[in-house]
Amino acid sequence: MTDAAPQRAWRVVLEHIERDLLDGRLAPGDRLPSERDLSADLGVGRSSVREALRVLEVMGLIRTATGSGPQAGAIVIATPSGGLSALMRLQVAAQGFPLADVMRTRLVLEGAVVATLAAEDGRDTTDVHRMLAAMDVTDLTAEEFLALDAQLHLALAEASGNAVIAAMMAGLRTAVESYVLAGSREIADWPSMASRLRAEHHAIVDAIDDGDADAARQRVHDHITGYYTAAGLKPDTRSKSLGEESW
Amino acid sequence: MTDAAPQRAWRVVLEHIERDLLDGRLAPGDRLPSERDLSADLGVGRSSVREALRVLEVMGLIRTATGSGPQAGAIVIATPSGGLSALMRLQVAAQGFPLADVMRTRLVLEGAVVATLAAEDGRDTTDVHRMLAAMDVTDLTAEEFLALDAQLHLALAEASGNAVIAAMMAGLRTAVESYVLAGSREIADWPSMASRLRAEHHAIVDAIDDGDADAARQRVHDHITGYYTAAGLKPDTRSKSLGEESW
DNA sequence: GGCTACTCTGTGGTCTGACCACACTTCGAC
DNA sequence: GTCGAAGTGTGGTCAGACCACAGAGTAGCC
Repeated sequence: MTDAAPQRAWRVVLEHIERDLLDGRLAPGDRLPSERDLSADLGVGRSSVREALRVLEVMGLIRTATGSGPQAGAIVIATPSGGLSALMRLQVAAQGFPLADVMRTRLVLEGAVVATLAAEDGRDTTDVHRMLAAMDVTDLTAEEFLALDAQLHLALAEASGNAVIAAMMAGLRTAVESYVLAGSREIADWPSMASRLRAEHHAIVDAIDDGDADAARQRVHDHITGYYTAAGLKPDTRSKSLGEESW
Repeated sequence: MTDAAPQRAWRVVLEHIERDLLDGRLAPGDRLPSERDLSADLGVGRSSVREALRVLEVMGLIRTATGSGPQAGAIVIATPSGGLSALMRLQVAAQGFPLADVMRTRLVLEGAVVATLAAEDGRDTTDVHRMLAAMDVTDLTAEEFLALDAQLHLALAEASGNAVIAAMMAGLRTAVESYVLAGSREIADWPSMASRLRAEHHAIVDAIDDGDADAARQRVHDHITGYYTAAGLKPDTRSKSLGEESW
């Protein structure tokens, strides 16, 4: 029943922590025992403990900080977007995820998001409208505009109230970030593209506010495919730049 | 431009490997340099290299093996499902992902999958039909049945040809595996439930084969919500069992 | 008495060196 | 030529040693 775990000392640590989470001994905001204590308690080396904690950190489950006091040490945070983003970006880089599949998945998820928002009343869309207003500023560079665009789409996902979809959307977006940016440089007349995207955003949000789920879904679909087509993004597109940070 | 990365020696390793992947210096099937070589080349300790490799391993990007020869060492594999499963399961355990959101996401993705399959001809659904036949065996335990059920739904996702969605489906499924299993024990008349699920599966696949996307989407939606309702799965449901393996 | 500055303690972050088990490679004995 | 033993390089793990950091405690000064 204990499920033989002969090798992989770090897995012992990982499974121990997972069990603590499932049994409620650990919850968001709690501090994990110190690395040295875990090492002693589980009978493994401290380096093995660190390998497990590193995995949890990258996956967005814990945050580590040096020093002393209540904010130091490893603290459970359960912030999925960062880990999901890292995983997606790496899988795209390693060709485990074709770029085209990432885009298609984005279409599916985003369509569901706006349809949900349109169909259900009472969703808080203040962030969405705030981003929308921020993008109405005219003299934005492509980078600035796309950064706001990412925030807008993420705000939509978060407004839908589904943490899983919101995290996935963030991850998908991060995974293709460098490609989207590279694609923007292929667009000759950026100002007109920006104004077109602006208009489409407003149309999407209007459909949501009107409660027209089908229109919202259709418009977001056209919006995304339209940009990808204009940016010349093909599945085999490559880029050298990195998303950086976020890790 | 090099993006100051003063601290976090393991991030240096991670970013170095990501860059190698993006630039094509590393591709699936390739072997990474040995830990000792990486350590020396990047000027970090071997333990830091190991932390980075551990992350990549859990995320399904590399596979490590001891010994010598072409199969030993760290090899790029880019198998996303394992890492995504681990991440989802941990996030659910840490309450980063409400169970209800996982289920809703599954509805969205699976609906898109069957709709795609129905709309497009030429998809290879032999695996789907094989699983369907395997489940027609009558005297299956709930565990056996649900294991096949998971494979069937995964086969559907894979048949749709979208690696991202397939991996997400696998991850979502793994995340709620223990809860689904626990829910099955709440069902008094399992045999009748099994036969109902069987019939629904056949109906879904029939709709796909008939090219009726709307019917397929509706049926898969009812199928999933039906089971969840019958199993009494609520967002706050808790369980102590683990999915084990699969890491 | 109250405030400042110093020391102390515990934390994660990192590196080094040392083993072990393993799988292949090589080379010698037969 | 064949077979087996020693050699080599790999990941897996542990132990110990520092460092930087942040807070707690304490001594000293005003």
